Amino acid sequence: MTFTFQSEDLKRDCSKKMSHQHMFSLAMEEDVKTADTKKASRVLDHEKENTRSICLLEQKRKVVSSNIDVPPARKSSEELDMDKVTAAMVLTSLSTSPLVRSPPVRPNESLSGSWKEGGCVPSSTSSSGYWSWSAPSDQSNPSTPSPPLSADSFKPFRSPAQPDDGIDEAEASNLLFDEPIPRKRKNSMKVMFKCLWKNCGKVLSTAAGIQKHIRTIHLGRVGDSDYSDGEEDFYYTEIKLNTDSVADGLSSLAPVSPSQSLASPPTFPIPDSSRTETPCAKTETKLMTPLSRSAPTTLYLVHTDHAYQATPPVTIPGSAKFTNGSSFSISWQSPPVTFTGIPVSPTHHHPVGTGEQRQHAHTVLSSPPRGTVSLRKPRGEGKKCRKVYGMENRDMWCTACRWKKACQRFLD
DNA sequence: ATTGCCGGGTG
DNA sequence: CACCCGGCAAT
Repeated sequence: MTFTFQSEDLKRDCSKKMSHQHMFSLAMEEDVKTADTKKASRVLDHEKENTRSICLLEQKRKVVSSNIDVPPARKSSEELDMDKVTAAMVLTSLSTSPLVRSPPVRPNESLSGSWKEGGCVPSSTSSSGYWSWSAPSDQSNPSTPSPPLSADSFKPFRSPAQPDDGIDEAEASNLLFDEPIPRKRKNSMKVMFKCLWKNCGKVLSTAAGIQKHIRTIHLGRVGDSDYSDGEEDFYYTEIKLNTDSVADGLSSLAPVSPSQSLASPPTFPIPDSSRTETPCAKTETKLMTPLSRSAPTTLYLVHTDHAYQATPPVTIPGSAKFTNGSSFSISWQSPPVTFTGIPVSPTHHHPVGTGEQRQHAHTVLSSPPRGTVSLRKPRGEGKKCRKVYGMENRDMWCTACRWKKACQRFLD
């Protein structure tokens, strides 16, 4: 389960990491021409600098961790949340924004990641995450690195089910979102509230309205409408309508938001089985699909979580989006969170079921084109470590990839 | 131009 | 062996 190359990496890490550190401090939001820079730096001194860089590294690390001392309260409260109100969380998070919460948040890494990130470069984030987990001394939890989900990490902050006002909640999430990010979202979203009761599907424009609706119609509370025990919250969801109609379908092309798109390094085995978190969530999704693609996926994140154990740590700044065989493709339009630091290719856009070769395997098999064509392998069409993690995260590649051999992690 | 990786080099 | 990289083919 652990990553074999981790230890082996250590030595090289030093040099790499330092180059990263330098780069980030210098060229935070520059277009990171890492390939060059890196090479350069590597070729350069490599050895001389090593010791120095280590110091630097340590230093930096200290600085960071001291700056960002994690309120321990957060973690515990969030654990609580998990226990008590998982369902509520799912619902609410679904109903608020395209964000998703990240379940067991790691103590400080994630924080530091999301913190310094504040709408900044993805790569910086990931790198920071990286050195904190890979450091030999750091024992905290090696196997679960922090996904530098920016706003996500904040999410758990919110109390899951607030009885008082649905609007507040939405606002809150928005605030959270905007706060670290100077830029406002450009497009105007119209927020509606949709009743999730079985055959209802009523849509109202105010939370109060929908609550009232649920209370009176479905819950059968007749009396004064101001009596609310918060139960209604579970029966409606907030949906966002893009008023400027653009690119809803094209959402997949949207500039990959650094914060969330990096959700997870792909894992092959678990396609989407894990995405049915709770029956509630499921039905909800179903209901929502025709109406909106907002609030994309809790499921996704959930899936992510498990995925982490299986694959290398620390998410990638790049876009991680897979279409698994079962024709389930996730794409989300991220609110314009500043910008994408690196020229991540908007890889997605496959409509659906681009599946893996596995799907088509039989056809291929049935017709062996001709004898002995390729001495070379056809070339795997799946993403390989390099593509997935990018040059700047080379240390996360599988060994083969690093050696420039056939990738063995994302075998196609 | 970029990416996957073979073939061959080094220690 | 593990590790790295030139260079080619596929994209």
